[in-house]
Amino acid sequence: MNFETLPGFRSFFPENCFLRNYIFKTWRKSAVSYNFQEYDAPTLEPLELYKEKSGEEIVNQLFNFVDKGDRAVALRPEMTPSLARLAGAKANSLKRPIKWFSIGEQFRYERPQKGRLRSFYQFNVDILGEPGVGADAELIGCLVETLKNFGLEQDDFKIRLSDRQLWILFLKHWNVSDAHMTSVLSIMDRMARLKKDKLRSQLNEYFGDDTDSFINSVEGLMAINSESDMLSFFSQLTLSEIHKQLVDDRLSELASLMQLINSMKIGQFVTIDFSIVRGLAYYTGFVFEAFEATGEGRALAGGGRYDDLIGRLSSNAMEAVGFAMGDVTLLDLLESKKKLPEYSQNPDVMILFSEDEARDCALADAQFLRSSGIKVDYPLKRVNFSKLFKEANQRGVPFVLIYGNEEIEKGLVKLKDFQTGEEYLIDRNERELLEKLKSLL
RNA sequence: GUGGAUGUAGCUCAGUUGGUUAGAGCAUCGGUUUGUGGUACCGAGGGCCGCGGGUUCGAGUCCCGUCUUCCACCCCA
Repeated sequence: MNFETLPGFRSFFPENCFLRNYIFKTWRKSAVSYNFQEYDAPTLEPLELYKEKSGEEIVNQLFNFVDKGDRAVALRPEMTPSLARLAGAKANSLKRPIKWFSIGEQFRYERPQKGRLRSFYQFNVDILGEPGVGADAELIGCLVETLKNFGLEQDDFKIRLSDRQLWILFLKHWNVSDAHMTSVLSIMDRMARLKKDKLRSQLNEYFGDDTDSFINSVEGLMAINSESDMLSFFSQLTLSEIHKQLVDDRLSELASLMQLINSMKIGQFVTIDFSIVRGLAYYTGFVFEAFEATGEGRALAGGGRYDDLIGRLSSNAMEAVGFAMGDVTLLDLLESKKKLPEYSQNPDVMILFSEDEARDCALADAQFLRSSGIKVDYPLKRVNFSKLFKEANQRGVPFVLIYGNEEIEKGLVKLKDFQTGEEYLIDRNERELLEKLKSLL
């Protein structure tokens, strides 16, 4: 029999595991530097948890089955519902704001494609229980910091910032009813990807003869990239007094958010861009996505404010804002930008010894060096010296320790630096050996 | 779920109008007389030619199906 990895799943050979660990380490470091606390939740959850949030259709895209106790269960496709349950359960006793993050494997039953697999890892960062824009700014800051920690710079990525509430007010100006709001927003989210005639026919249902002028107006909105243009755009709209007030409130919220972002010195990474809508119905405020700077490829990360969701999934309502970043798109980007660290399976020191007494000395010293945190390796079977020299050289091992009969008789050990070719004779004494090595490594 | 392309050694690929035992480079392992360097030379292992059927005296090669991977839709929490 010949078994293959299931479609959309990955096997992690050591070099892949190394990269995965690098990504996890960098994610964790970034979140911890903002004092987010790490949590985790079960990989397998009740199917209902996801139906509740996303409706019946979601089941098509889940790994779900009935377990031996007749429970309908699903491998988690995302973290947010679990987070809502965890936080909701303890909401009254947790100190606000709640700053949590997690790193975990997620599963989606979809056709695999580049940048999109059936199993992937996701970094989720959320702030719960804080309604103010300070939380939104903190998350955008953490997102920028995370990408920077991967060695990405201003030329490499951009955060596009938009606002669902302004979008809704803009659509109200076009007399979109509350009942149609979600559907129209979802078309707006896909607008850049849709062909013009398809877009027009989809919008025609809602705008009729006004479709073309609506599209025109939307294109104007999506082209805006500064606060001042935003102000003049919305001042031209005809809105009721109440809606006008709401627009003003929202614009000043946006101004406060941008001010915080500038104070954090990350303004150069963030642009206002209303082509970001986010397909999900549950977003209630500012939304943002991180993209490769030229806009190519899938979003690296996405997030926003979802103040109503936790109340729907638990008995305690709580404001929330968060973002998620997947490992697949990130790996593709880091690889194309040559920002991935190099994998090496070399030890710091390779030990070479002859038989008997020399071997006893060598193994004893090896154990000591290992317990001191030095990566030590030696051949498990007898090999001749010239072979090992050759191998150490080919692999790029930086140091070789030689325990030959010549050295042992004199109570010495020879250390060879492969970079310089220099050799040192050292007294066979654990501490001296360690110090010499540490000074060279 | 729909449409298109793809598949030969661990990797990158050859393989003639269908014709003996399917090849190369890289990688791996061993050796070039047992204590010193990336080169060089010699050698070895490694293939259900994605899988299953069909046509044929004969299929890696032609036909059908299926799966994988990739691309475009769909979707994107």
